[in-house]
Amino acid sequence: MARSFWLMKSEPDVYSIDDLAADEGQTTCWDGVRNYQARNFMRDSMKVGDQVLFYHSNADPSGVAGIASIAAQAYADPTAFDKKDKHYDAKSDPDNPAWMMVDVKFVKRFSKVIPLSELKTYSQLDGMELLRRGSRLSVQPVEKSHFDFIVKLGAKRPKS
DNA sequence: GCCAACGTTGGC
DNA sequence: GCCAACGTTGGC
Repeated sequence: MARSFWLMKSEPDVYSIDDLAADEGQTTCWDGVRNYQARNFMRDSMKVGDQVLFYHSNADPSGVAGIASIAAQAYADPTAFDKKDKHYDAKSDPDNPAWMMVDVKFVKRFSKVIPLSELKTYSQLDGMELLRRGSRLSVQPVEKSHFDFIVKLGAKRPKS
């Protein structure tokens, strides 16, 4: 199957693309997802090598901060089994895990975040899930044409 | 900090 | 199965 494209949201106050670039191996496990749609995308459709737009949410400004890739296919999210963890979920059984995560690897940081407000101005991005009114999905598929367009925008960013 | 939009839970 | 109440997300 061909490579797929995704967008994954993170609050930079919690975990930013700079944190990813600084982590050991420039790789992290994407734990804490507790939404079934988002989980299904990670569990059923993400493959090693898939490309990811790294999105900063609840930020100033919110927007696409760079590119990452999928480094490991979905496996059980251990934070669901940890009673002390914020994301603990009694419904997740280690023998039949309810929640899964993938590994995400740093690829590139845009010199400047592409703000959501700017993305909304491009007709080339019409229909993108991120731009749908009321869209909250933290892991979402992206069409190749939309992905390519945003990567080009990112490459053209002037240095801030 | 506000609040609209959405997902989940639980009573019935 | 309906739907009100509640909790969360995330832009602004």
